[in-house]
Amino acid sequence: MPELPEVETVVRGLALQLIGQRIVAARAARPDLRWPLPARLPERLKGRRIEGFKRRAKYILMRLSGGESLLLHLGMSGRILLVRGAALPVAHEHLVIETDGGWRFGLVDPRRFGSVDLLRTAEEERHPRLAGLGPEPLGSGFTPALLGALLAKRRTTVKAALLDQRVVAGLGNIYASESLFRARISPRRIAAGLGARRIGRLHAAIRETLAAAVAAGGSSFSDYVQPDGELGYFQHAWQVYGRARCPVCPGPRACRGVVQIVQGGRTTYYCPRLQR
DNA sequence: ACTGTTACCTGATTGC
DNA sequence: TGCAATCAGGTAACAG
Repeated sequence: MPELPEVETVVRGLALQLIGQRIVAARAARPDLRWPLPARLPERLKGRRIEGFKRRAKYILMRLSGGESLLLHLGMSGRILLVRGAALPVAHEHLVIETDGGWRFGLVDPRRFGSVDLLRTAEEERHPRLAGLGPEPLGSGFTPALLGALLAKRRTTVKAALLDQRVVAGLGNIYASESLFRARISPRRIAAGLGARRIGRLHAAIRETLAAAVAAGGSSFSDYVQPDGELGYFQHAWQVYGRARCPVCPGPRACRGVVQIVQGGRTTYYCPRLQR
């Protein structure tokens, strides 16, 4: 269920604990998740030093010595467990990596919509999963002008456009709803029809929404690792997602509350009174 | 080329 | 209580 902020928090926690350590053991519990794992993955991981981490959209990149990177996607149900030393068996733990620093890294993903690949770090931009991704919404290249240009090409609703990773890399179903609420824009508007004022509000709202969630993730537990070893998950106070009452409108007399609609098979939450 | 739908999986929740 | 239907934070393959 991870979107950009959760993946970012995972990456920060991994970087804090694992950089500089060497992989002393690796195990794959099954040959595939969404796609086949790289051939002989455990053997190819063993002995490598972990040099760094990077996030791109909702992907995690673990930079390894030898010029390769492990590419991970958590899908809908993926989690990273990080525990000290030996650990009890965990259901759906498909990949385990142990380091000489005494950490045990586990990729847990019941639905197996996630993925694992190994790529040449120098060629990472050309990887099929990463080429074609849109701008990082928290990066300096993400400007109102760029967002406007990308949305101008889309005849879908703005909500559907925001879920397209070629438009904004890393937004998912929750943060798309949250960003539109913050921008006071109806999710039913056609993307290409947004004017400059709404584009400007949406751009600011996306950045503010994601930045606040990243900050909440980092501050919600020390060292980013929760007591149960889970990385990167945190309770965040959604404004509209999963809620019935609008947190801003004065009350039932003025506002009938948050409405749920289905767009492209995904549930959207919004306040019809505030979002136009 | 663009858009909307379907499929991939398991587990939690809802409704009868 | 039990069981079936529904839904879940993603995305790629497909059909039109």
